[in-house]
Amino acid sequence: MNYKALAERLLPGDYPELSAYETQYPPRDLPKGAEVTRLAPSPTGFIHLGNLFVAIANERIAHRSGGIMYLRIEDTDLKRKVEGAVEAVKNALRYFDIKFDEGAEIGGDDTYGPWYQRERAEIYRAFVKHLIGEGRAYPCFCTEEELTALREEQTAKKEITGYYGKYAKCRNLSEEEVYRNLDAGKPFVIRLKSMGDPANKIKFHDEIKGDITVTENDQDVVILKSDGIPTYHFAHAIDDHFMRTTLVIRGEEWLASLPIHLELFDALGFQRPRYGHNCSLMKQDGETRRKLSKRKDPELSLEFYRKEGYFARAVKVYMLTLLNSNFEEWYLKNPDAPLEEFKFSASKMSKSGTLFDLDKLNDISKNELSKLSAEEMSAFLKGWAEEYGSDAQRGYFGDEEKMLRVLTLCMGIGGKKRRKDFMTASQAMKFISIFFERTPREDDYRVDRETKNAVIGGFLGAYDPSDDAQAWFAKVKQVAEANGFAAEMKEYKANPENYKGSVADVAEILRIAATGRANTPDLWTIMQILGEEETRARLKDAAKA
RNA sequence: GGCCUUGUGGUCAAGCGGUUAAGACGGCGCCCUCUCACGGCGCAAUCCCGGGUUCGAUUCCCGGCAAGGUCACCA
Repeated sequence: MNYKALAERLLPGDYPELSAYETQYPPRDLPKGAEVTRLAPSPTGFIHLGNLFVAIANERIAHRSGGIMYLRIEDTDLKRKVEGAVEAVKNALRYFDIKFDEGAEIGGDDTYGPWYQRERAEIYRAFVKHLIGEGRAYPCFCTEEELTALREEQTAKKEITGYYGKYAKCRNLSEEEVYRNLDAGKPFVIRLKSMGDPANKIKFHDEIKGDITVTENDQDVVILKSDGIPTYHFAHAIDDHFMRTTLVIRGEEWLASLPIHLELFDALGFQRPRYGHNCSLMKQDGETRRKLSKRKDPELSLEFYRKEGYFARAVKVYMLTLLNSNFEEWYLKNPDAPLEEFKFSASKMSKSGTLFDLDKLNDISKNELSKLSAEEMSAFLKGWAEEYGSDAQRGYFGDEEKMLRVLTLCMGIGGKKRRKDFMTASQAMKFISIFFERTPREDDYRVDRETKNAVIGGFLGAYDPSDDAQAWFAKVKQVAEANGFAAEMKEYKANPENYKGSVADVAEILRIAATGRANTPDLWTIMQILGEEETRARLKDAAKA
């Protein structure tokens, strides 16, 4: 078989010398130890929490080491392409503060582009042609039907499925047969002629999983599809070589195809990058757990978190605690240090699948939000309301001074301890709604109507908005006493049978009357913010009902 | 089914031949307190199973079992 002639027939025309590509994409001039990592999504337009998970790891590793992280778009499968997807990816990552140095529409150094695989067709073909010329790749004319039939046959015989060994029919086609097929205009793909043997085990060092054993590849995988575009495997080898990637952090679903990649790098004569296979984010699904799936778990799209109004930094902190087991401890000790100072490392990444824990995220969210100033919180809430809130909620921001007073109270700013009532923007907006709207009563009075009205009436009679907190509470105590409630908690606890209840119960009545809720931050401050007119109006309404 | 990976409380996990087996989230209880939130204190709960090796295994070895991933002209 004349391989050179075959290569020319299959991919006619002049291609640059392969060495020209080495010159065009020279090794990067980076300090020792600097890692070049990448995020290489396919443009499906759907950004998943899993994408963010792996993106943060790549970003941290690159930048911790003084290296580069770039964005490459894997658009070799046009069936999956969605308009505006790249923009969506970039927006989502920007929201979570993931910064790229170069890549698709990033605007950095363009030496190693193009960053869209479809625009790199020539390089791929040049190398495919080279492989064919060397007899390491060959055309395959099998149809989809034939391949399906083959798979069924193998399954029935309980043999390993795929195109390999004796089943690799087109691998052994004679020269005449090949040209006859070509002359007949049959469509073809190019397959790698694998030299591997699954009986051989390869020791491999994974940056995350440690030393692992993989089985040598013997599948004659497709490297160039019939449309002349490479498959992922081939594009990965070419791109990560010429973009000079040093470390590939990717999901562990890729581990199974690692042998293919190893053989490809060898066949191409490329030094391979190091790999780290990251565990997947799992979800409890009934009795078992499974990998988060974009199809089945729409609530785990990044959009879900933005709609709920999760604070971006909280999500990032949570991802970091899952990613590096020692992060949480470090963060506890350095609550105010920039996240960039944490010494992130691939080897600290978890080996096993992680169950996504919303409780934990919520806890982190409360903590992160409690660190904000009233101004920062206001800006965060406003940003959320503008995109996802109701007209009424947007209206809350009309009186900025009032908003800041509300937030100062609800966050406990100025007090000894910060409150942690806020978890997400949507929940916080509901929490503060009582200051801006007469919301429906959420909790019921626990006393009869007569007692309730007597308490409210008593308070209204004594109420003076110029009272300070102490004077105000003294009056609440008076109202309590006048209505048969204990003014002092200690007295009440000592002899509960002597009273209808305690001052706590009286405060609760007033609280529900003023806000509709049994539990709120400090009532005196709430009344101050509401103002005398509104406070009186609400209490009078409550007494009528 | 083949191959690969993983297996410490409900969850995330530290551990790396001898420990009362850290810590965080969640749960429960108590304290603080006009409610809530915060904070403080405390409680319950874990080494997948079976064989070895060893004076001694959560830790090392072997074998099971279980879970997850993957077996495309998708990435």
